[in-house]
Amino acid sequence: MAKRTVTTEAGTSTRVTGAQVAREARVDPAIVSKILRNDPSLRVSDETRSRVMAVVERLGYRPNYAAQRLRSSRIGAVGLVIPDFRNPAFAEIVHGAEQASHKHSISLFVSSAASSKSTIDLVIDLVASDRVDALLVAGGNSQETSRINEYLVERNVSFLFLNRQTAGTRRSLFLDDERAIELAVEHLIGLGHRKIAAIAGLSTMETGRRRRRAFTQALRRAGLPERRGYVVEADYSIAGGQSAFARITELDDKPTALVVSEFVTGVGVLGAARTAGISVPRDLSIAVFNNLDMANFLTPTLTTIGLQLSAMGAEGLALLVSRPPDEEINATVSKPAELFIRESTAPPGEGPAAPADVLTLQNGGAA
Amino acid sequence: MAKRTVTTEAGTSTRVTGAQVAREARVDPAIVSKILRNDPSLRVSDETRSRVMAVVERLGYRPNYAAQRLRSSRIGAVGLVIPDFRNPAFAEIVHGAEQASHKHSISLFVSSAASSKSTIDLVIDLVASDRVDALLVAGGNSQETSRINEYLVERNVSFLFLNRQTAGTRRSLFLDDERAIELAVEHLIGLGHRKIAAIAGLSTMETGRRRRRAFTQALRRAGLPERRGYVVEADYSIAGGQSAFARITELDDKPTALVVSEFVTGVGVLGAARTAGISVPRDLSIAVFNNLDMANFLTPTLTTIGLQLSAMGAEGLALLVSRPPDEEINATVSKPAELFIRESTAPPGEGPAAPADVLTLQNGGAA
DNA sequence: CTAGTTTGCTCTATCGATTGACCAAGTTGC
DNA sequence: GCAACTTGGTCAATCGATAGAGCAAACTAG
Repeated sequence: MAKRTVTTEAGTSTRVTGAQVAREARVDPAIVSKILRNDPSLRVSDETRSRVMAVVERLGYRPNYAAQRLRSSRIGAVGLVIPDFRNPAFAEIVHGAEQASHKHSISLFVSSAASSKSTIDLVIDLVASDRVDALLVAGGNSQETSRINEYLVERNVSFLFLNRQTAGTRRSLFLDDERAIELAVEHLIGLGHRKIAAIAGLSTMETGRRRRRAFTQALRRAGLPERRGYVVEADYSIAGGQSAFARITELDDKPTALVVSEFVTGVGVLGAARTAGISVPRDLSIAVFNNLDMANFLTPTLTTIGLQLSAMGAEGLALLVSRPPDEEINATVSKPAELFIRESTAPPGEGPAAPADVLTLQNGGAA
Repeated sequence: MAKRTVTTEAGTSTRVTGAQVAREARVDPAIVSKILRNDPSLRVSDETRSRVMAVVERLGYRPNYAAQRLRSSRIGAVGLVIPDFRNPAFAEIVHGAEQASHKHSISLFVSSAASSKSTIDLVIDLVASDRVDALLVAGGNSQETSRINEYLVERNVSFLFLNRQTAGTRRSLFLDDERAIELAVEHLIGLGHRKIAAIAGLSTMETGRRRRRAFTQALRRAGLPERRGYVVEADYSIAGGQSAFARITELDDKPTALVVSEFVTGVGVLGAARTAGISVPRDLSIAVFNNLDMANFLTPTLTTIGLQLSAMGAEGLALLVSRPPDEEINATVSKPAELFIRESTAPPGEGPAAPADVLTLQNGGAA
């Protein structure tokens, strides 16, 4: 009957332990442990090995995770700290990190801040209780990043910041934001735009500042002037996009194109434009960061710059487990950013390249 | 300098342990443990208590999580198994469960299947290694649900299925799918629709069958006939929605309204309708499950039936920790389903109620 | 034939917190 | 004044796996 539990002599059904396996296989518990971990220091006959494995199999034994962690100090659990599961960009990162964690046989502990706790508290919770022995940090503003860095360095915990850094941090994996901005700007310039503005993320976020800097540089390289008020800060949220858009419309000399450095912010911008009666892309072209599925289903469909979020999660995890904790890491995700041209960008004053769809939709409102 | 680590006599900086706290506070380690856990069996003077707390504070001591789990058996970790982080509906569930876990001081371990592992394997991984002592299961088809149920019952692990059940399961928390379907159908009937079809989720999923059943009943209650081919199965994915839509268009007697029982499926349907040149809501009204933010930003904006996904996560976790493991649970999320009427539903043949927005958008494609 | 090596295991201490049994000193009841 | 409690703790065993030292038997070299 019971397949995964052992019925002891007394008849009580209990949890399968390494000692039980050892007893049934007539070996020492240490052997079981070493076989399962492929301990190189172990010399054991093939016959014993297979006898043990057979028992392990039969009883469905898996080492108790807590005991394993308590005793050994090898990396077996990695924490991933994010602001919110509901932001699709972070969902991508989590997804990538999780797939990689399966591959490395590591357990991944994802923790989100989302109102009830600050990013710092999450880090302290995970580290101080030894729940994880390494950490991927994908949330927090500059100030928090800085404090987290200090905390982790002092504790001598291995960690990696995902697309963030501050003075003093020496371990980050970046998305190629510079290239992404450049792709967007070049695309817009190629369409004939000269008045290009950017919505850049909060300046309290290092990514925000980095993207802003990259934007300014891309303009300069293209020989375009920097215009006053053409870089607006926004929260990485729909509401942030909406209010950023409002500030753009207050400008005297309005831009004809907009680079928005986060997806949901872009969704907010699009919604606000629609409400304001501003036609996209005729009156305003919009290119948005992060090539999420949803981009194909908005109206107009969104031109996106695909950053490798999932790859960042996966590569981040791989770096974390492969590099020594004190080594400096300053890497960029290996897969390059890509531009996905859709309807939301067009030459100034023109409609989208594929008007058929939109015409169809007009029927809904016209008659 | 070092605030959270202790500099021992030898000068080596090391991890803070309960024994160290005890030594500095001049008490037995047991006292420290009992104070921190508010052990009711402990009698201790206020003076000692505060002396210990002061040291705990000063050293930043937190009990080692692995040691704690190894020794004690009280519920301290709950697993949550989902199919994919990137599906926004599951992101909501995870969010709710996580917020609740903070509140209950429990650690939540979220694990997703997403191609690399089956739901069953995730469950076994978590349980057999004693990583968690209770489990919320929000993924898996009927067959998997059944096997998971068997596995967990046999192991005597506390668990709760989220919006799923099969013959033999005795612990589930449900969304009010029946009421949700009813709301949608009543709304559509109220608009004048008589030919209403449903896209219902795979019949291998219990939720799929349940929603299908509820749909049939709602029609019957309204005195509408069941029509052949009016219930179509679809994957909970964009692609699923697209192919389900294709099957709907093949019908001789086409419906004028559609209830889609999952959000991203609905997005797929909307996209397919657009590509097929079918106007929503003029030619086809669409009401979609799950009231996600994004519904406001699609064109047309989507009429949704808001299920309480986040609440399901939160209430599920609360049930799991408050109910004894062998008690039967058959509950429905306390907050009721709500209808959010937007542009994608209208009387048959009519455009949306608020055409202004759509007109604005026409400019983009017209000239 | 013996010292030295290899093979294949066994034994023991340990990770850090928790639990229940136990105990000394002080207090109360009568 | 002494038994019975109460107060405020201490002590030792334990959870399950692991690392490394140790060790008997078999084998090899000279």
